[in-house]
Amino acid sequence: MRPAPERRRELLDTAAEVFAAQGYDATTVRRIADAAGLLAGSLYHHFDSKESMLDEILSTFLDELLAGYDTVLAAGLGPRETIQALVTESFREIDRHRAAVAIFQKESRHLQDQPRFGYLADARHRFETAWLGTLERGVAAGDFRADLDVRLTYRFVRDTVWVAASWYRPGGQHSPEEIARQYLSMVLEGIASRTRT
Amino acid sequence: MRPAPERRRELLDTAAEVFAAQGYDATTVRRIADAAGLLAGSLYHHFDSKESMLDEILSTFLDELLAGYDTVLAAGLGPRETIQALVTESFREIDRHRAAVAIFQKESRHLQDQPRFGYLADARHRFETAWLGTLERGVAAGDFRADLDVRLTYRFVRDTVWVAASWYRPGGQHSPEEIARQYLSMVLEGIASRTRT
Amino acid sequence: MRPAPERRRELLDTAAEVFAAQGYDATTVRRIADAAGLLAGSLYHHFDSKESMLDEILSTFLDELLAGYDTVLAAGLGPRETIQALVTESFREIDRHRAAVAIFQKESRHLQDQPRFGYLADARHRFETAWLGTLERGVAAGDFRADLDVRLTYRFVRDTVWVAASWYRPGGQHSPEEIARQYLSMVLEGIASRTRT
Amino acid sequence: MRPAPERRRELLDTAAEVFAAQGYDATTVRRIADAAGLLAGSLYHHFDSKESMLDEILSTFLDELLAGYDTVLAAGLGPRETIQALVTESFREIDRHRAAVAIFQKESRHLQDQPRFGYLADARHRFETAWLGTLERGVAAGDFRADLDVRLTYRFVRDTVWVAASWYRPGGQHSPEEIARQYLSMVLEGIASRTRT
DNA sequence: AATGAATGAGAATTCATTCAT
DNA sequence: GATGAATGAATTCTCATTCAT
Repeated sequence: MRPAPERRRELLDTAAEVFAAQGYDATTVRRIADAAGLLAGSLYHHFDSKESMLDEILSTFLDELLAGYDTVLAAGLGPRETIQALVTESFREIDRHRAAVAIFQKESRHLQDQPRFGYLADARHRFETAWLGTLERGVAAGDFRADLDVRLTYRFVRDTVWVAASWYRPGGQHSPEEIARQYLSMVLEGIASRTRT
Repeated sequence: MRPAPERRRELLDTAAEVFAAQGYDATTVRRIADAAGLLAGSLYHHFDSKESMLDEILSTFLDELLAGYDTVLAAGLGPRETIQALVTESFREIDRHRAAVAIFQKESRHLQDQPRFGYLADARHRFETAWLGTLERGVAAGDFRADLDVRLTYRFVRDTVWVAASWYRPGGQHSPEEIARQYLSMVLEGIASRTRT
Repeated sequence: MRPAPERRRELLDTAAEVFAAQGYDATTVRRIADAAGLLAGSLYHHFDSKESMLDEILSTFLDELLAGYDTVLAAGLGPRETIQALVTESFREIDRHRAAVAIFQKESRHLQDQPRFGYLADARHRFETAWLGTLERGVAAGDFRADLDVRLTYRFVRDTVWVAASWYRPGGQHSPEEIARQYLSMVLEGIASRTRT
Repeated sequence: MRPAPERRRELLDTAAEVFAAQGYDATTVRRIADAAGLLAGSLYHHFDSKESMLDEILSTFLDELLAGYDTVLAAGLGPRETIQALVTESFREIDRHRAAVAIFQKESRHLQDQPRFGYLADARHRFETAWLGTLERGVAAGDFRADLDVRLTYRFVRDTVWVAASWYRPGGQHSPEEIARQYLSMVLEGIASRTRT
């Protein structure tokens, strides 16, 4: 079950799109097969099960994302620059794995209870370490406001980034970097005009 | 099928919790019935179908929410105060209809294609009008920064508010008003410390 | 379970109409209750079960019909007059028990295998004795053509009479006696014009 | 859902037999599947629904029957010969589609209200046109008795033909042509012996 | 007598999956 | 690699029936 890896990738991309659009449970194997141009039974030449497709989609994406976060964290930047880099990296991942991010966002909560998808909870912990740690470091260093509820801020930031996968369209008018810049400007400086303060 | 409205409400609340936790499609009628303490078939004494439960959950919530928004918009406040009121109202709704909000967040995208759930798309439009309009008014009035991409900002603000339903627990340590205040402080003033700027 | 016999009769008439229109299996108890203006559960104050309603409808009708046939047969008429009397009596029964006849026609074939409805098969035998015997007597007496396949003729006559229940409307433009006359004229003399022969 | 048309036909024949014997509503999909030697769910590989099986059984039969009638009517025969040909054609159809005819007879009345089965009412109209028209033509031409109630006669003739499907067994002792001959002799000339008249 | 909530058995249907070809 | 027929378990839903009020 390891032949022609491009075909696998193609099929997984198709499956990811359908999962993202309809939801994993609402997606039938037949629907994926239709979208991919073969019959439902034929998908089983490539994958063990519908669940293993989901598994491969999510784990491939998370591996890449966490590697990206590790690189950022290893760079030894200051808190503000780290946040900027994490946000930018996140929007880049959304750009490359939009469907996978959308699936992760929608399904990971209830999937992570199954042993097979235990790595989703692990990934969430690593996110938390990365973001929350940086925010705390920034407050300590005076980069971020001392009166922040760091945990609450972390949740707001984390969610807004991921939920963007539900409306982001690769190849649209905004590049991931531009979106990251806009978002960072809002989160870091606020939307209120300074002249008023 | 109109008597004992408290029983209906009870059952709908149970159903909403399960839908929010598992996802609509992944939820079996039997699971709802188990949680409510009756047999699956007995639910059909109260509701036509699983779908009509979902429908009633979502439409009840949206009716109330949109009424709340209308009240805010009719108050004739300035842009900044309107945003504050919308955010606060939203967190209050999350406090009262957490499950419904979570379901709306997760399922409305693919539901709104079905004629029965067309009102979900309508509601989204009315949200957009409310938020986007206020942001534009605020930029014009100099309340908000002129260099914002208003459309992008609208999405970020909207998503961050609603996505809070996925972690918020009514009766937890933060009241809705407190969360709204934190959130507004982040969005309006930014998280960066002013001394640095 | 014997109170107010008029109410019983009313309810049975309603049930018979619905059974005749929709078919016994396709008729729900709720449908009968709706038509009778009470709730499904309330029917069980009057009847043990849906099946016992059917039973009472059919057996009441058959008792009356067979009594009528017995009277005709006991009158000692000649074969031709007996056939005329049986046909007239049959159309009179259709006039009075249209729904029951229609149900009998549609459902008796598969009901008669159940012990409870064994009397349906008995009734069929008594019909056969009455009609077939009279036809045979008539052939022997020279009243009916000698070249008839009596068994085939019996079937044709029997079915045409009963199936009339599916289009007959009591109170319509033809009285049962008139229909009987027309039918007998066709069966006895034929539709071909005599001048041509 | 178009391959192996023989399998489809086989399954439809089985279904038709069961529908005819038990009635459509009283027939479970499982019963058909048992009779056909597969599992209930597997029928859905071939057909959308129980209803679509019924639909296909009835429409196939009616298409063939109406084509047969059209051929007869197009032949330009006299009224008496047309009636003879229609009756003979009908008994041939009963011979070939006994189950379908029995189902049509039992179920069409209440099915024709559903849009999907609207063609049943159409077919009934075309029957009426064919039979009633010929009878009227025959009365006008002096072939049939002038004192007939043509409409009533039409009903008797029509019903007697179709109801034969409830007792006819293909391959029994009477060929369809023989039954037609007996039936025509009864209807055209009557069963009364001429000597008596 | 009637209501309305509930039961429980079974109905049609769906769907992931298997497998001979 | 692909097909298409079949499986079997589960799912939504229906409905006759019961029963406390």
